[in-house]
Amino acid sequence: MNIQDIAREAGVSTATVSRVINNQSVRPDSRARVEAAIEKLHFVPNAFARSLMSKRSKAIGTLITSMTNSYYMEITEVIERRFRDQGSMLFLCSTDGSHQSEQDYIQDLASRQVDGIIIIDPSIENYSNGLFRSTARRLPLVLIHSWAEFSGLNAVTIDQELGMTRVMQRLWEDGHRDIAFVRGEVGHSYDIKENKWREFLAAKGCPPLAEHLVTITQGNTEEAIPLARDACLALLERSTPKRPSAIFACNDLMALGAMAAANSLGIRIPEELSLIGHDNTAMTLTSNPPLSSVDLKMRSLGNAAVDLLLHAMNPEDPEPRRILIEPELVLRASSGKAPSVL
Amino acid sequence: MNIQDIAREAGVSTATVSRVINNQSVRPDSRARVEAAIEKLHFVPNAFARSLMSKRSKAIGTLITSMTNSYYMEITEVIERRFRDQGSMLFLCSTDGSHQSEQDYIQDLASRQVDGIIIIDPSIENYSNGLFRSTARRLPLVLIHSWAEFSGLNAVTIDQELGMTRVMQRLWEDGHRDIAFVRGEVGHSYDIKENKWREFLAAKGCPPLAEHLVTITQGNTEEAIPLARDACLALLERSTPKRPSAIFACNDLMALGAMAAANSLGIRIPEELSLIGHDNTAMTLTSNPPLSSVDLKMRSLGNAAVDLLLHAMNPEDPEPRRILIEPELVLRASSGKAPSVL
DNA sequence: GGATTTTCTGTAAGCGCTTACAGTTATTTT
DNA sequence: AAAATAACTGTAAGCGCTTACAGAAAATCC
Repeated sequence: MNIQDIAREAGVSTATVSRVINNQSVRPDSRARVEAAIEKLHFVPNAFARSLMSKRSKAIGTLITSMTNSYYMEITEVIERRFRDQGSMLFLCSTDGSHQSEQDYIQDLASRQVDGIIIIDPSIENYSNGLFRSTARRLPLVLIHSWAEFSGLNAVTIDQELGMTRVMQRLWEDGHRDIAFVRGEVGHSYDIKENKWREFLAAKGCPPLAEHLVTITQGNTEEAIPLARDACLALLERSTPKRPSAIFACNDLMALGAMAAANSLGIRIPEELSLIGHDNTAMTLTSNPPLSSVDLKMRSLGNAAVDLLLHAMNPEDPEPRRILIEPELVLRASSGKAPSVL
Repeated sequence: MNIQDIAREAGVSTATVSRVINNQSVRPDSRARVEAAIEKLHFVPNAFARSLMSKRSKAIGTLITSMTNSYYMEITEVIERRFRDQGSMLFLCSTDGSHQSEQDYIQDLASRQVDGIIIIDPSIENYSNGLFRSTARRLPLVLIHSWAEFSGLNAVTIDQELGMTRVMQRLWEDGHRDIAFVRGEVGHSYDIKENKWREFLAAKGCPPLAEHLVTITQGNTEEAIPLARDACLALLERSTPKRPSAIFACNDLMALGAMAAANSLGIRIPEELSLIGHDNTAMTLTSNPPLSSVDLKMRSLGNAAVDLLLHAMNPEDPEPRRILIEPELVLRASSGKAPSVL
């Protein structure tokens, strides 16, 4: 069924039907007849044919590395809601952090003529090899990321270094010297944090012990909790060469894993061990004790990304912009002074 | 840029270019010239024009009520992955549980000619008013739901009554008589569970106290944790008429909220209070103590839904099928015998 | 009432691709 | 080498819609 069937049924031309569909000026009685025909035949206009002409698909794409990380989904939800209000729909693509599938998705989205793409946690490979830049030349693109060096693209940058610095400063001031670091295996944001961790301690003259670096295979999904728990059990059990007085984990999931490990070993938090997580998810409120964590301001981040994309969708070829988001350390009962200081 | 530009560049006709794109038989040297031209001009075929002819969009739609419920996203992730392997993309639509926006999304997806729709937790309104049925007549539709009465549509049904019965049986056998029930405000699956809770206790001759029904405004998002905590603080603090010896919460988020409340009041779990959640998320493993919970088998659920949709996408007009998923009660340290029995 | 302006409407040419069909070229066959 | 067969290629007609253009109808003006 198509516009012609409606035209025949209503006794008008296809052009008139099209005008009714697009709310253009049409004589009231023809409009009524057309609407009746549409109603009667349950006609739904074919979006492809429309987009073929209009060049606008009213669809945007969002790439994320995992759908089960609620922290990414918070951003995604903001994006979806804002675009729905504009009548646009969201293609959601989960890359698992593979830059190959990131590339495939971008290509596919381009062929589907999306009006824009937002990439959450993009791969550094595709930044270096110029894929993002060449994509941005053909369609509006916004990156949500946390790289230091960066140029020429629309981006919402989370200043993760700053967040990490705030964590380390706090721990240091509280007398902690042996600070363990828990991370997932792959991910640039893990690298950033790990570097800052090393740098900070090295600058203070106590470079971290190799044993205090804990890497688990899957940091992004809920699987991270048990994985981190087991890894931290190992870390805390062998107190050689020295048990850390604080653990920082790159997200709350892993931090909760660490907390579970400490709990099951009877290590008191925060008296014997301080714990700080990252992302400030709702779990931080309900763990026992509540977890200190770095808040990345996901909502404002999503909104900033949408603003940027809408801006980039303006025809007059706007300059790429960069918005910086400053994380904040939220202190709760899981962290405090080091035992040596008490 | 289009297929004609490529044809001109390669010195062939548009038909030949099309054949190259679609991997049909073409003389090797023409194929090479076309591929070179595509490469050189960075040509990406327009998916709209293709779909206009082929009638297949290689896109499917998934409606969910919230993106920040990791339990829905687990299903969604399975769906996305399976369809990606088929070269299809996912439109993800968040309805907030409003049947109006559910309706709007379905209409929009239909106009975008999606190859199929999966609805997670569909609204009962649109079931009753026949929207789902009339939609299913036009395109493949699968519902993931938990309704008892049901007919004529492809569906993966979670037998929530069964899960709830298992919870109640267990608690009853352990000597619990005063069992509180924590739910979110709107949602059919909440209603099902609440009914079963009432029925079960009434059948045993101890109908539940009105005070033991706790309803919080937002049960699906992470906000549920603090909300449930505050509500349960109120519940547990006033021990009039009688403090419950067990709390069941409709999902793990709310159960964790309840646990936080008990912890902060110094009520020991499970000695003084048994706690059972729902969904068996990874959080159950790391709460202190680990949380008993009902496992809904999300992965198998997602896979079943995809199987059904693929089945429905077969042209030979297949009969609608229904797959029943049986939840399982996973017991952990948060629940045990009632104090009166000890 | 006729001329002028305004508002509608229909015709037909695309949008970028696929594909039936017929025509061309290459490969076998005898 | 000519005939028969197979493999490829080009032409052109759509897919379902939008829209420029011109013609028709209605409204306004003098």
